[in-house]
Amino acid sequence: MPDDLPAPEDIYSAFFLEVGILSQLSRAMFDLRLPPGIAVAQFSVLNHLVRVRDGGTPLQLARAFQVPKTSMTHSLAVLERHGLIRLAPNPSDGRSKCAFITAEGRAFRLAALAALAPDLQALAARFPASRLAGVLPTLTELRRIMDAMRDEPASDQT
Amino acid sequence: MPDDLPAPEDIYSAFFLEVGILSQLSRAMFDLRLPPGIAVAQFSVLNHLVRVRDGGTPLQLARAFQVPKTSMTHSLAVLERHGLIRLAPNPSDGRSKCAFITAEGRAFRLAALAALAPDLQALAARFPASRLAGVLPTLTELRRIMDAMRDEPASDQT
DNA sequence: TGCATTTGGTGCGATATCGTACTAATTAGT
DNA sequence: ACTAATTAGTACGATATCGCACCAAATGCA
Repeated sequence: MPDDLPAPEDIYSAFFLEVGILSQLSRAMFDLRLPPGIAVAQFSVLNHLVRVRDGGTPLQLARAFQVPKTSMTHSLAVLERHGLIRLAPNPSDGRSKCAFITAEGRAFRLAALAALAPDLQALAARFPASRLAGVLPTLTELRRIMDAMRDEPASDQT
Repeated sequence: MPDDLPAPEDIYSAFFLEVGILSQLSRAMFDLRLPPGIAVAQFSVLNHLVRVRDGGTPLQLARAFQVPKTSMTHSLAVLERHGLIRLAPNPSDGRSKCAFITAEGRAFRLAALAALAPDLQALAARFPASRLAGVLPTLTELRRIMDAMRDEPASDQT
């Protein structure tokens, strides 16, 4: 008899494919509303500074978004160049810095959120957010597990 | 009384944040196993040619992955340079081309899948694929809706 | 204290992504 | 058939991503 149970690998492949495309689509949607010169990555950092924590170090931010620290250096440089954040020396570690959002940064974030809202509302009208709320815990849990696996010593046992 | 029901925008924001990070993490995981010179985007195209359809045009592929056609041009050029696909003129349209996977491409894909399998299995051991299977239809449906919204005439009504 | 190791951040180079503008081929309208 | 509008693909330039190598500061260790 044919096995019609998909292998775990196939489910994961399909899942990551959907996640990749959704990431692509949301990025494209956001990009369209953000002023040129500011990418989604940069906006996300700004958002993080307001919603999660202001004054964090570049490395903390890189870990929060799971990007290499060089990528975060670049994003922070762009934000600072636009006056949306301020980089101060870290009083407790001479090598490090702290990123603070500026008043301009806060205003920029609010304007960007306002520009984004109609898209999100249009989306919510077609696909209720409550259905997303149902899958969010699953995504978060998987993300945490993958986070943890990154730090493990690359176990190569099958 | 305080409203402790999160606004739809907040749910969508949180959802897209998780999707973005998961995309990042899966990309990083895949990249680590793919030989240098081949990125996830390129492997995905190869996979599509085997699993969905061989001989498609660059534009069809770009639409399948929701990336701009210039990005697909680049990916196809990389694959062709490595001999993993062959680009033939489209017999039914002189402007167009058809992308066919080569024997080398098929072998490459199998080898890459084999290299990836241990990671996916390690993941499945910590987070059963069946739980992902539960959220997959939701993701797919949202993706289809966002696909459709892209083609609409940018309705600006709130 | 003195030296080795680790850690935070950045410069640099290679590649990826993507918007604009362009060419060539097809299709539509007459 | 002829011309206008559309469409497939690409060249090019700007920016983003990220690995590697490096420096400086901090930490560990004797």
